[in-house]
Amino acid sequence: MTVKRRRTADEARAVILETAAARLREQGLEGLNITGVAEAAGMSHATLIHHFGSSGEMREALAEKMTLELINDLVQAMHAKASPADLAGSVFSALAEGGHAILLAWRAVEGAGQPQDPEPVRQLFDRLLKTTQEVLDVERREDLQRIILLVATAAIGYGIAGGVLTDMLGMSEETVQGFPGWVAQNMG
Amino acid sequence: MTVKRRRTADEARAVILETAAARLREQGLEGLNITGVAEAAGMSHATLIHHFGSSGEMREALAEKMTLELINDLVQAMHAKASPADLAGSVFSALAEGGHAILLAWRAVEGAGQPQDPEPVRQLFDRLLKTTQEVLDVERREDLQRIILLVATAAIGYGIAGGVLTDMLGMSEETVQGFPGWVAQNMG
DNA sequence: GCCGTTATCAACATTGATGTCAACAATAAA
DNA sequence: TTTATTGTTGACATCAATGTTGATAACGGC
Repeated sequence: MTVKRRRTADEARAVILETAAARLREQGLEGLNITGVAEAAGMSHATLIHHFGSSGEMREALAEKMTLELINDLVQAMHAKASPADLAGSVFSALAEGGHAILLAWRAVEGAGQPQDPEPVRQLFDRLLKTTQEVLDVERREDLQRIILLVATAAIGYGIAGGVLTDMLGMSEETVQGFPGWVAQNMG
Repeated sequence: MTVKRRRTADEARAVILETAAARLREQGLEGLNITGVAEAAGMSHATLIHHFGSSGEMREALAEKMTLELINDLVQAMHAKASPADLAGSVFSALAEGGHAILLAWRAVEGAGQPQDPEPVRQLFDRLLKTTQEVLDVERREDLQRIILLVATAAIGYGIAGGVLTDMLGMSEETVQGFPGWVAQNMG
């Protein structure tokens, strides 16, 4: 043993959650066991439990962190207001390419999704509706909702199964690359 | 103990897989443990292992069964060739509402997805491309691919996160109901 | 009826993951 | 320096899930 490092509690929690997120991306849900996460983060699993209380609470914290990052990316994307296509395209890309799909897939395969505070998400959607309306100038509220729903669902589906689908469809690299733009264009 | 029933091996496997599928839908991945599945199917977990060899092989068999059902539903949907909207709408509904999304979400949160024979899926997509071309009469192949990709990704995303999204967007029951049709219409 | 196959299960063995605890030691405050 | 706090850990305890085994008995074929 060399010298024993001592982090602050916040540092430790941050390191753990970043490690866990990386393992979720690379190894899937099985990578989230506390022994593996702790080892990868360079500590014992007892330390991990000390910081989060339990394995379940660590997962909750991870889900919350990932949700906030998703929201953050979406808010950023909404600043691209130059044109309807820009807005739709950047929203699509933020959702599909930010590695956020795994979070939603994770929730989908979980039995009873924890309640988890829906307020920030609700605010995000209010803002999304407002911004979209300003840019698109759609008269009927229903159409607005449907447009957003289409872009969002397509982005999520693309993030989850995009690789398989484009492969099966035999799409060229270019055609795939142009997809977000094409979606956006068809919404304008 | 009453009388001990004895099923054929095929019957037993079928019962087990149906039970497992139901539990996956209702309880998520945690519902797939062999003890729980076996109990719900009315047998001991030893019997389940006897029929599949191991827990992992049971999951593989389940994934294969669900994949085949998904393909089946899609092939059925492709018979709705009356109009472009019909085709797109029924494909969308088959993917989104058949409870198939959980299969894709499951694969997405799994570390290394098993290889699993891609041939039937590939054939399906060939046929999908062909059928769509007949109905839509699109000149550029790229557009065809993109249309299918959009419908498919939107359906998958809808199946996974549709509930949350429509809720957050404050969409009315009617607006939600009309979504598949609206998607289809916008593709024609 | 007899017999061979095999679906079935209770009991046991094993493994891996989660959680507990007492002790140690790094850091900051006094 | 002394002291209080707490991040850290190895060793242990616990538990749930998986897998094994030997025996039982249901069913089909003779």
